[in-house]
Parts: sequence; structure tokens; C-alpha cells
Amino acid sequence: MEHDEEIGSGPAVSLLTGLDMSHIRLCPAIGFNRIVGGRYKLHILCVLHRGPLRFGEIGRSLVKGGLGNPVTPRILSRELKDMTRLGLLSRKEYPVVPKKVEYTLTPRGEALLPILSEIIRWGATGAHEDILATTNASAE
Amino acid sequence: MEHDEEIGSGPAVSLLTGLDMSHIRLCPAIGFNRIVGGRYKLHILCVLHRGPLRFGEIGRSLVKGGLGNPVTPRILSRELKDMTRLGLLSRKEYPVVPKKVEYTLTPRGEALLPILSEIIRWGATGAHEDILATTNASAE
DNA sequence: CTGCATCCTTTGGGATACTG
DNA sequence: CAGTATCCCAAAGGATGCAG
Repeated sequence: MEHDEEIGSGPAVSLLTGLDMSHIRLCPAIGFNRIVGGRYKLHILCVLHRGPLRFGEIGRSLVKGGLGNPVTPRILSRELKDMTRLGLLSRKEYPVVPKKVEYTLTPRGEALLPILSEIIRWGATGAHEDILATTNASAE
Repeated sequence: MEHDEEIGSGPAVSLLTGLDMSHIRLCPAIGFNRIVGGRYKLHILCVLHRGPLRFGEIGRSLVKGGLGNPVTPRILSRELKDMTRLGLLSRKEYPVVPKKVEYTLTPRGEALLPILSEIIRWGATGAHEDILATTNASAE
């Protein structure tokens, strides 16, 4: 390969989109991983896409979404806190007796939804289940 | 919330795409994470999208893509091996003196490219850099 | 109900050195 | 060049129990 100026830190245009990336320093794929790289973050965005959910409801959604074992509150709490801190979610606490907290996507979080759409479109063909059925990969 | 049959394991249609997901058991977002959840896997798909690359070249691409520190061969080897085992990549070894191995996207790997496109489209706005600039998050 | 505190296990990632 | 072998460390994830 002679020139690969579009691969790395100072790509010009190209890649898959034809967009100008000259002002971007960090590869979006790496950034994406850092931001939603947690085990549940992507799925949290997924279940939150059509409205606010409560702490416990998010947890139960994860179980139903394919995890066998329930998410422990500590983990869920941390994921939610991370995402809130990064501005992906907003947290609203209602001052009622059985405590009630709702999490909602912020515009920053909603900006990720097109990616989610594409993931679901990909998954609708069964691609992920096919891949994970390859030999094992189902471990854990 | 009264009924949330579209969230979890047996979603009917909806979500973001309007596609029928009734036959899908595992949430695509979770599957996606399991498949390309490694730190470099997504980026590897990214740099491979327009043609085969050699082992060392992939490593260097990762550095240029935003990682500060080079990827150690052990990690890169494992990532590549994982992805090859899952059928995302194919590995071609040339019987020449300075050993030469090329990795190429398979159709299974290419099926992920629309997702990559969407990630790059998202990143082209600087979204990931904005988010990661929030307070810290740049740790490591 | 929504978390936090503590402790522990597993995994992922990294450094270094070495081989075909 | 393309890995493998060892050893190690940090982080992610989990179990349990408790508190506002």
C-alpha cells in the first residue's frame, strides 16, 4: 500500500461516507467504543429510544433483551451514571415516597439512534445470532 | 408502563426501524457488543473496509487512528483470531520469505459496514470528541 | 425503589522476550 | 514479518448486604 492518508488520524474524505473528516482527530469507531463500550450501554440506549424509563425497568429490560442473568444494581447504576455524566442521558428524580427516578435520552444520546437503527437493521436478518452460533462464542 | 412487548426478547415490530423482529431472540445491540466489543475490533473493520491489510499495517493503522500507544502483537493477534473465527475476516497467508499475511473482510464482516458508516457519519460532526471532552473520560 | 459499600472473580489489555 | 509464551496489572463485572 502506497498511501493511506485516509485511514488514520488525519483522514481527508472517503471512508464509507464521503464526508470530510479532516477536522476529526480521533477515529469515530474508537470514540464510539469508549463512549458506549460498556456491556449494557448500547442496550440502554436501545430501550430508552421511545421514552423515559425507571431504574428498575431498565434493569428488567436488559434481562428480557437477551441477558440470562439480571444486571446487578451496582453495575446498572454505574452505567447510568457514566452515560449521564457524558450527557447521553438525563436523570429526573421525583420526590415521592417509593423513590422514583426516570432516565431519558438527551439530544446527545439521541444522536446515536441512527447507529442503533442500523444495528437493529443488521440484527433483523439474524446476522448476530448466526455469528454467535459459530462454534461457541456464546460463553458467558 | 403497561405493555412493553417490543423491548425485550420477543419484540414484534417497531423499535427504530419498523422491521419485524419477532423471530429474533437476542437484542441486536447486545449481540453487536459481544461480536465487536473488543477494544480494536470495530476499528479493524473500519480500516479493512476498502481492502486487505497485513498484520503490521493493521497495527499501525490503529496507532494513527487515535490510540496513543501501539497495540501489542498479542492483543492484535487475538482480536484478529477472534474475528476470523467468527467469520468476519479471512486470513490469507503467502508462502514467501518475509512472512506475509493478509486479512480481508468476509461478507459477514461487510454486513457490518453500514453500521460503521453510520458511526462515521455520527463522528463527522465531532460528536464523539465533544462527548469525550466532557470533564474527563479521556482516561486511558 | 434506587441506589451505595464492600469484597471478590473474571476478563481484557499491556510489557517483554522469543520463535518459525 | 507474524505471531507465541509468560507474567502482570487494571478494569469490568458480579454477589451480597445495607441505607435513604
